[in-house]
This record gives sequence, C-alpha cells and structure tokens, in this order.
Amino acid sequence: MGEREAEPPLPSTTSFSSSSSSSTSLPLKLTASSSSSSSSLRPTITLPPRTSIETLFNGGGGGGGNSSGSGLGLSGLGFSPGPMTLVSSFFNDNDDCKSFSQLLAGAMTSPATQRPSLPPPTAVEDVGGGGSGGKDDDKSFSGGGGEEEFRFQQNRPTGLAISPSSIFTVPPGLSPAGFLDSPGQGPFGMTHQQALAQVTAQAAQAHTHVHIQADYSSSLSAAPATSLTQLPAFTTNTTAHQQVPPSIPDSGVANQSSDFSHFDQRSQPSTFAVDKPADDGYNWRKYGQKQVKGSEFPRSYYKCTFSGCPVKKKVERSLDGQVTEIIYKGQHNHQPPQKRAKDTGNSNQGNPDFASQVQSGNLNKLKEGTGLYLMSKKDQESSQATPEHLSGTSDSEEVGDAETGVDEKDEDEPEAKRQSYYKCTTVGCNVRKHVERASSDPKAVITTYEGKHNHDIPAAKTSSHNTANSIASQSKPDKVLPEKHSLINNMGLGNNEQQPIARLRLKEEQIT
DNA sequence: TTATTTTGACCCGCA
DNA sequence: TTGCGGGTCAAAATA
Repeated sequence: MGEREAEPPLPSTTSFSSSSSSSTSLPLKLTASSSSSSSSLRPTITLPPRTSIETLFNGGGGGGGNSSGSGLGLSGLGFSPGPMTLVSSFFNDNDDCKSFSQLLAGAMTSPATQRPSLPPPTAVEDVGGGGSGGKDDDKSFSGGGGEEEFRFQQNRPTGLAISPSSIFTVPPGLSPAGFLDSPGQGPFGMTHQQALAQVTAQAAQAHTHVHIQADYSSSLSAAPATSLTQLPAFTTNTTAHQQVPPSIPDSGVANQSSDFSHFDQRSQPSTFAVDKPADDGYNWRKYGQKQVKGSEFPRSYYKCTFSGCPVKKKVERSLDGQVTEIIYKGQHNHQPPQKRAKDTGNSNQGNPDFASQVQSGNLNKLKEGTGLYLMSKKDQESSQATPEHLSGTSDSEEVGDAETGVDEKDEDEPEAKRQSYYKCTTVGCNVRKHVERASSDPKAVITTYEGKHNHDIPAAKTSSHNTANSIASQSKPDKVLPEKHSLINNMGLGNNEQQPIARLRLKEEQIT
C-alpha cells in the first residue's frame, strides 16, 4: 500500500520543481508542492515565444490541443507529445490568470489523458485544465478547471513557491521522435514522463546535455526563444536544488554531463519515483514518517533496502500526494536492481534502467561525492540558504553539492553571466527576478524569483502574457515570507519569432 | 508467511 | 540545562 502501491500523482513532473520555503532557491520547480493553505505562490513565468508553439499547439485551440492536430506538428518534428502538451498549456491565449499549478496540471496530464479531456479553447483558462485529464489518475494534477483541479494549487503551502521552470533541452542528435517509438500508453505511445525519460536517456547516451526545464521548445528549435534573448542572461545556478540522487559510480549511464545536475527528477517520468521510491531504480523501505515543523507536509523517511546500503531519502509529500521535496542522503554502494524496464515504459535502448538511474542520481555523476541530493519542489530558497541541503548532511564523501557544481560552472563561463535583475514594478513589492542563461545551454534561461508579490496580479493582461505573471503575483499575499524561487524559463521552442507568452511585470534593474 | 507500512516513542543535536 | 525538533527505532498493523 504505501507509496509503492499508490500511484503518486505526478510529482513535479516534468519540468517544474517547487521550492521549499525553508530552502534556498531552487531553480526549477514545479511543483507540486501543495499546501494546505490557501494561497500558493504563483511564480511568474516568462513564457517563450508563441508563434512556433502556437502553430504547433494551438491547433487545438482548446488547449490541450495537442491532440491530433498538434500532434501532427509534433510528430512531424519528432517532438514528444508530452512536452508539447505541456507547452501548449502554457501557451494558450486564454491562460490569463491561470495558476502555475494549473499549468502544471495540464502538463502533467499525459497526452492520452489529456486529449479526451482537452477543454475547448475557453477551458484553456485552466491551464491545467487542459489537462483535466482524468481525475482518477491525477488527483492532484487534474486539469480541468474544477475546484478539484485547484486543489493542488490550493494545497500548496504558502511558503512554497512554485516556479514553473522547465527547460527541456534536447541534445543535438537526439531525436524527439524517437521518444515516440517506444510502446506505451496513449496515442503517442508514452506519457509525458516517459517521453521525458527517454529524452533524458538518449541525451545521456549521447553525452549531451539534457535539461528538463520549462522550455522544451528551446531544445527543439535551433533559434533561441525571443524571450530568452530579451532577457539578460547570466549564468547562475538555479539548478542548485535540482539535485539528483546519488549515482552509482559505475552505472551504465556514465559520463553524464554536469548538466544533469540541472536535471530534476521530478521533472522526469521517473520522477514518479519520487512517490514510488522503488521507481528510482532502487528499493526503498519506509522507516518513518513525521510531520516536520515548518512544513505542511509530512516527511517520510526511506532507506535503501539493499543490504549495507546507507542511502536514505526523505520525501515530503503534500496532502494530495504530490511530492514536494526529496532529499537523498548518501550514496548507493550498489547497482540499482535490474528490473522493470517496463515500469518506466522506457524502452531506452540498452539501458532499460536508465530512468531509474536518472532518478537515482546516476546522471549526477559530477556530483558524486555529494552525499546529499536535494530535489525540492518547494522554495528554491532552500537550496542556497540551507547548507544542509547543499552538502552537509551527506553521509558519504560530502564533497559538494549540485549547486557547487553549478557555481563552478559559472565560474568557468563568466562570460555567460550578466548579474541582471528585474524588479516588480508594483509599488511596495520587492519581488525581484534574476534572469540568467544556463551556461550549458544558451537557449535556456533560468529565472530566479526572490520574494513574493504582495499584491494582486495586475489586471493588465493581453492574452497569455500575463499568465506567468498572475501565477507569480498571486503568491500568498497574506504570508509574505522572504523567499526565493527560481525557475527556468526556457519555454520557447526556440523560434526567434516567438513572443513571450507570459511575463512578470518586472523592470530590469541593473544592480551590478 | 513475508515484506512493507504505520506510528508512537526514543535519541540526539542544537539553540 | 532545558526545550525543541529532526531523525530513527521498533512493535503493531496491513497487504
């Protein structure tokens, strides 16, 4: 029964990660974090240009439209429907005022699920709506616009900031189309997660960078998204939070690029592992659960069942089952059990367990030695602010953490940095946004938000541009806690012509 | 019957 | 020194 049995709602799936209030800023965040409380942070998202996307996705008008119509485009591109669906949900014109979670909901819903439920254009308003896919499966992420769908959002802890961030970079030579090849569920043969998993796998195999980031498009199109170009880029490590679980030294997926540090398990299909510990490739036994103060969600403690393996992980899950945070501690001293390639639905050639490995942190080779891996959907603050999350708790070598790795990378690529900041133009609102370009992928933009908007979303909104905005601005006004959440905004498909769909009303502020 | 989860209690570090 | 809180233990419950 427990977690294994329960088909966890997608944790943060794909591309988003949430950050925990306690923490520092995590780059991605989708999250799922949910809090009982009411307001949830609504991170703003700078959406990528739409044109290309619209073309691809809007066909369906009704959101989710990825159905056949969009599918066509996708298929033609060899693009996985999953991501597309997600993207489409973001790009809907009617997305105004949608919460990020809603968006996520849509994203989370697998293509198959979404299709049927894809709401008409109007419905698009509930981003997730698109995804209203079955409630059954997606309790928390259910799209649709019903209250239920909002549950996810509402449940989100006030402290949590959800940042939609997802940069999904498809490495060169990696054919998204291939994702579709695997047998699976739904018309496309696989769920979003599965598609992502494969992408990741392929990327890894190709020794390329795979960023699961908000921006699927970037990877798809050669041209950087307009939004991206518009935004000052600087290299930071928002990805810090995206720590991946410990990897096995000799795992089949070796040589993963450091970029995997950016890889958010939650954002992967395998992310499910979050809810289902076993899914990350290892077998886990839950040995405790506790309500942690300051967290609205209970924290579960798991141990790797492998004899002698010291690895533990803590999983925080929202009431609705959404995984809000996962912290890995220690390193596996064994190979992940070879099994269930089927579970992942991942037919990763030659590496059925890839997904597992990814989740287990094998992708994070560079971070080896870091005993602690944090994947927080919560506020990204934790990543930087909480030393413990960074490295200290590691039982193993405890050399550094993902963030560290990132920082190093930054140093390596100073040119990429531009310490540019954006500030919310609303009087009295101290929210700031840091925009940086992922060093590993020029097309990817990482946006880090600091603070919460203490005001309502500006009414002004033309089309979807405000979507992100609304999301961010709606973050719990009542509970204005300093927080830093970041997200990767690489939503564009890489089309230069694309227009940002949503953007916070931020003005650039030259701090340095 | 076995493995896993649940859950209250205990331990320990920290302020 | 004390209280708090996170982490772990272990018996009971459950699948």
